[in-house]
Amino acid sequence: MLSVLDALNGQLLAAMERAFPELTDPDPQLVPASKPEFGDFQANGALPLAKPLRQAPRQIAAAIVAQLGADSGFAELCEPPQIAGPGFINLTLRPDCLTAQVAARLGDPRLGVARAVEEAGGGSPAPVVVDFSSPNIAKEMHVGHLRSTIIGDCLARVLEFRGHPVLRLNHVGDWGTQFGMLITHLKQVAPEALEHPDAVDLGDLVAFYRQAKARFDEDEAFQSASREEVVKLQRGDPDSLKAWRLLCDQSRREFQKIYDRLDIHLDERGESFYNPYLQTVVDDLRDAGLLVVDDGAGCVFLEGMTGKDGNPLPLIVQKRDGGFNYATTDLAAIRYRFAPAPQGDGAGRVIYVTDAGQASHFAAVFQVARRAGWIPGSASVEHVSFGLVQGEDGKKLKTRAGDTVRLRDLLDEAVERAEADLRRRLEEEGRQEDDAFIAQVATTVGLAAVKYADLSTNRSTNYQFSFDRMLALTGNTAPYLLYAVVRIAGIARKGGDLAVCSGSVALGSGSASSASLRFSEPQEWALIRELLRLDAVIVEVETELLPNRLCNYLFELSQVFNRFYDQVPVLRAEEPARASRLALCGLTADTLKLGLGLLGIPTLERM
RNA sequence: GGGGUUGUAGCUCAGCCGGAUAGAGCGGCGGUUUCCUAAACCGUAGGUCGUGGGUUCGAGUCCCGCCAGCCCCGCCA
Repeated sequence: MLSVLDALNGQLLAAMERAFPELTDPDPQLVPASKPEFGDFQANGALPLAKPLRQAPRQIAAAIVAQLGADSGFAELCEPPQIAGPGFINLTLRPDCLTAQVAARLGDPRLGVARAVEEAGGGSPAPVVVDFSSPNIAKEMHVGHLRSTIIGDCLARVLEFRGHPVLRLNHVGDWGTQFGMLITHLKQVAPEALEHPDAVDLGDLVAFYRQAKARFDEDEAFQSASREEVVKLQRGDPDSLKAWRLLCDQSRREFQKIYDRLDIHLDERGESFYNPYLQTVVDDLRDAGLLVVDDGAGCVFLEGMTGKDGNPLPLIVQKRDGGFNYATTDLAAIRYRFAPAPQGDGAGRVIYVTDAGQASHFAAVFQVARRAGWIPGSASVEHVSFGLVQGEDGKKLKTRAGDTVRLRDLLDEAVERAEADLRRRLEEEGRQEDDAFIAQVATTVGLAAVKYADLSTNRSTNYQFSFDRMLALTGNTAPYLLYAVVRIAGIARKGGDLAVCSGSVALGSGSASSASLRFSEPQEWALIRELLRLDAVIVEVETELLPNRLCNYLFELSQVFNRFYDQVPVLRAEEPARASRLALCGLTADTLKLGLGLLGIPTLERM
């Protein structure tokens, strides 16, 4: 309904200018109404004018409303405005306006959501880079990667739906000191792992990594051997490279299993990709006069970030031993992503989905990149940070043994619990279903629950992980939303003709069906108003990068639909109410499917 | 010590550019089923928005101080 909002905003602005020509920059402050009884929208713009105009705010509101009355375009959209409280102008859309909006969405596969490119007026849009997931080679994916993977995928889906070319980049940890450690250790204890594929599995690799790390922390000789090994690798020594490739392949296969389960697509472009650019990054920083050698290390001192003694903090880009670190890699990456093709991605927006603990690191990297001139003025770079996944004790999530939780185990448990729940319910209801059905429902519900639980809280705060809560059939959970879709599918089955209420049907050019739609019940209007919010919500997620706004919307839509379902008969209604209500059901199902799809959650016909 | 972040109902969380009487779910209590899946719906109780100031027509929201939790702070990512 953004187009209606735009139109109203323009009309209000014009009315304010006519009522008070002396105002230089009036703002209607048109926003969605804070409560349903206030109508659809409220304009708060009269209130702040009280002082400059030296008039009572209600009087100002009345003058604006009087001017609106002279606008025939406004009268087509809205009922006569109401002035309320200290001077709010409340607007309620006319029923025929709402009906026309519904009709326009019935034949539209995008459900009224415009493409950002069309809004911008064409031209080939710059890609958006979404950097997410980013597990480390030779380590298991654990619960810490869950949020980045799920949030990043959702944001990528929303941006893609809005028509942006999106680069989903998996910045895997496939480079750096840890490989020096691991290769040095394996050469001594398991050289076959560096020669033959499949000589060790990921579990072994993880154990070897732990041993290597322990030796690195204690044994100085091992430490320097590891450092030498890193240098060899970074120089491109063939034996080192071969060993490294084997290790990466081994890990990559395991990661892919997780991504396949979650239906998440990523282009791998690990840290190693930027190896050829590291030296030039440092050289260019030196040429730009930003590099300072301090205590043997190449540093850029940061503006506005000070340490213990009040001195500026450094960002170290070259270690004393001449090696590069993750800051160097991140700088090379940011430069490459913004650099015009073919030497770079030519991105207009780069989004990093990592935990909040890295906030100061990214602030530093962004600052240095900006000062080096690597971020175009028209482009934006954002750190989409998120909080910790905590256990129900409020501490960082761990297994009973105190280890970090492996992602595959976590997903397995969610599916197992969903299956146990389903079997219990089938038994209670005396329903007979085959194993294929049970497996499909349990998998969908279990994985949806994990994703939805993560996406539905505001990402900036820590969130408490609880299988019981996320799998609950009531409340703001995936099963509740999935059930709403199932209820509609049930109506379609009983009604026999899914086509009647499906948006995919040839209803002609939407406007043709507008005349046949008849709505009368308050629950119908409530559902319509909710359905029409979709485009605004998606644009908000695109801008704010907050998936929980979309979750919240889908939950509210489901609630409104369940009220409608409970109180308004559909199949038993007389025409034309029956067809109109079927159309609302179809639009609700399409909206839920689209929204859940953007969250990376598939829907079910029965559950 | 410096920086960041969080603090809202018993529990888990929303709260958009500062807008009307601070919202939801769970849990509690009380109801609703000849009817499209009751995995639902309706009603009800529950709040000093950590705390003290400030800014203004108006503050959960912005600014300052304090308290508490978590995270980061030179060669790991």
